[in-house]
Amino acid sequence: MKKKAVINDTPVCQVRMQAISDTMSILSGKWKFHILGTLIEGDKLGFMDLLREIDGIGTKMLSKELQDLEMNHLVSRKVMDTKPITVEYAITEYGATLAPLINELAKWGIAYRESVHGGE
Amino acid sequence: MKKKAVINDTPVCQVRMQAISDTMSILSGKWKFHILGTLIEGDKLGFMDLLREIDGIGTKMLSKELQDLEMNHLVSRKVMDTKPITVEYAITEYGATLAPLINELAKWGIAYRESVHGGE
DNA sequence: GGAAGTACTTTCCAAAAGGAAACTACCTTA
DNA sequence: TAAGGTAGTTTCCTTTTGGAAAGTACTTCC
Repeated sequence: MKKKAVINDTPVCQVRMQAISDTMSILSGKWKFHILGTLIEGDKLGFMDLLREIDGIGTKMLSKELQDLEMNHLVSRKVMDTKPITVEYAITEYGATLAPLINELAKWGIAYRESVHGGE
Repeated sequence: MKKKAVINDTPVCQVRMQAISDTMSILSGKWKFHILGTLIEGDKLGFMDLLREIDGIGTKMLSKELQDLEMNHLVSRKVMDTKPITVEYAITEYGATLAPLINELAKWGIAYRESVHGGE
């Protein structure tokens, strides 16, 4: 009889793999985690604030990624009627549920750095 | 005086953002999480096993991503001298430290599905 | 009236990512 | 000796991603 590994055939694993795909497709791209991370730290930031905070991002990407995040209800956008019109971006209650994930991401990255420079 | 949000200027945040970049660059691409997730569930899988388990992946991508993961010590590769040569891929001890992150990813994705179909 | 600040959008382009199919290579079974 | 299974590699092509720069629009300050 032929041995066949079929762990992925169980409904549990199918769901799990699908869930990972879902999450990654919502959080895809180079900047989403940075934007979310920044908005989780400091709440209510303007477009130019975010542009300054997030090192290396340009206006096109920031604008596009914010729209994506807003569409998925992770970030809120509120136009204020101030003298020069300003916009307040903030993390939503739902977006805040990503905090544990982002923390794991950061935690692992920090441990990785330490393991690379381990001997020093 | 001009109000400037400078939350990202603190060393803590710099490190945090850098850590997120590090993690995401190591785990970049469409397939890394799927491969790691599969290897965390079932240990010791052959190339063809993985090809069957991971729905949609092709040989080129699987081969390339496995090399990346091996280079970063997240996955081990052992050539067995069986009749038709086989290769055993397994998660390393270090790779297993990604389990909490992958669990968060899966957990959030499952919750997301539920929130979308919330009313039903 | 011109500079500067707000918040974007648009265009144009280069690089990276990824898929399909074919090919290599070696071994076993029928 | 042909088929089928192991484990890949290579080529060619399309799609996706993302960056730089310029443009839009409106307002306030000097």
